[in-house]
Amino acid sequence: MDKREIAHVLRVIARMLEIKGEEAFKVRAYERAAESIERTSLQLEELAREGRLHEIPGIGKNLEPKVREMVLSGHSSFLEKLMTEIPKGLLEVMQVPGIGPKTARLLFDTLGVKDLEDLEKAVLNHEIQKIPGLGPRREAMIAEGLLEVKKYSGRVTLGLAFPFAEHLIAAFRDKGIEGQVVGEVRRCLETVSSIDLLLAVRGDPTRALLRSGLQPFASEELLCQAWRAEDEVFVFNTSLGVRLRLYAVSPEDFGLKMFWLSGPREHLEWMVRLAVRRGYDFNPSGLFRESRKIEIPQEADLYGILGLPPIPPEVRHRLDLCELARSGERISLVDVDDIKGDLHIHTTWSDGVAGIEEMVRKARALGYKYVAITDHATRVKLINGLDPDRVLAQREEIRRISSRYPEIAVLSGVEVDILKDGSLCLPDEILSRLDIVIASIHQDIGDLRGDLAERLLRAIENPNVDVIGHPTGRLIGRRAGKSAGLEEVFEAAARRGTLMEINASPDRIDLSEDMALQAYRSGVKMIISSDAHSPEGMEDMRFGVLASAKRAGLPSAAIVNTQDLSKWFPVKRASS
DNA sequence: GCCGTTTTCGGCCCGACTGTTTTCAGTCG
Repeated sequence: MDKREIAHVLRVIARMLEIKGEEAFKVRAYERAAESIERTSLQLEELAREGRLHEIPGIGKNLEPKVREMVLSGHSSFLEKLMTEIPKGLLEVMQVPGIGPKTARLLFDTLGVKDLEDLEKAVLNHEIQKIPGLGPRREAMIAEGLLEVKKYSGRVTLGLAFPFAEHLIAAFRDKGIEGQVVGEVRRCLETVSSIDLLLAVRGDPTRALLRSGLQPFASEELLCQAWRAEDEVFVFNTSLGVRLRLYAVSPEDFGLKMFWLSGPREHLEWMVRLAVRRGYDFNPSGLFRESRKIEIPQEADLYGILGLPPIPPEVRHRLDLCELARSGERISLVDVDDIKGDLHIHTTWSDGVAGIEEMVRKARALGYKYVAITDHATRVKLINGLDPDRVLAQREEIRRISSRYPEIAVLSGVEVDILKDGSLCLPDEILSRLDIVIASIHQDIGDLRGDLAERLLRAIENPNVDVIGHPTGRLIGRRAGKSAGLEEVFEAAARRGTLMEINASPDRIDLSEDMALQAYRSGVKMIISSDAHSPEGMEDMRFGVLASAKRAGLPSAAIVNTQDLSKWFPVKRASS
């Protein structure tokens, strides 16, 4: 297991311990260990072999052997033991808003609810409101939340799947096997139901995998179990909870297979129709001209033969764009390399884990020309939000640090909460002295009676507000977010020049692809930002670019932080 | 379960809100 998988497993264990009723600090310890492992730059395998894993903060004498087992053997017997006590499906049940560990346990003990399916039955039979301590309101809340959670059941976010796939491809390359990510991950869907990889292999794929020596592909027995002859693919269960599918093909047909495995279906059918019109016979076994098969080692070759530029996988579902490409029009799409700065990050001044300087260094390492420090100003006590005094103190600190990094502009900003009545939780006098103000809703999102659009409109009317952060407030697989009334919000934002954020945090992707397209069509300018709470978190930027903006077909001109700072930034208050 | 010590125990990130109660547990951010 690599770092991210181990972190994921530790978090799963934390949830299970919570359901078991273990004390909160113990649960917290597992979560901290997960964060710590994700963040460390140390080599886990080396540490594990030398018995030095305790050098990672948060790994003590109890966690050390558990983590060592994961690093060296690729599984966790502790997790396996927990799963015999706590059904894994309860973790999905706990995703439903209003169901925490206690209620999940209660539902399990009283109604035998083990998974979402059981929960749905209980809701339909109105059994939940009969449980002492719960009632009709709770049942209604669960019924509503269940719909959203069910939609994403069996899927994981791109934030988990993408690095997992990349890591495996790199590992195969190290062993001399070339491969590519295909399927949903390649198209950068915000959540995926499987991780699909294609390997270029001569001869017997089983032999090639065995020769690679990679875990868990080096066991003949496991490979035999994993082989699905009808689809010619190895299928493995991953620690992430979705299937890993390994396809293998000879190098001559690599491009062909890559195309067919990347999808989506509507694009494949569109290409077949085009090929037929151009006098070819095209099906998954090959592209044929007068019964002669044409070799397609690279996927781009296929597009070239059919007279097309290569169509990026992220927009293959957009047949309107495919048609434009066919007519010879150049399609310009925003991409990860276009991003010149991150305008939404957190530090230890609020709930981030790294200081200002560490975050600035990371921004510089990413090649950014500017970065904005935007810690929370909030009434949520758990988050150490900035009050007016600390806002100003931080601004001084940022100036001091900034002077040491002349190659990158460091902006002083804030992410200020939009309160229930649409007012902001910092006075205008303070906001007006900052370089950038992001206004976001964090509280009372679940409140059906609160009108989210009203609150956003009021925030947009405030001249100090530059950006609306994660506008719909959705959390993927948990909370749908509010899109009612957003047309009006977009119109107001376009009129006033207020920017809308595409929040790239993989649990949010907010604005989503559809919403970003709608915003673009309303004439709204957007920023894409990581909302990072750690240096590593800044790498999430790509998920916002790929899963939302690029899939929406947006050009880089629609995204303000693809431009130089001087081009758009009003420098309205820098001197105050 | 980790950590640091005024060093082997006690602290670790808190408080509002809600639906259920009739005084509070559970969830959320």
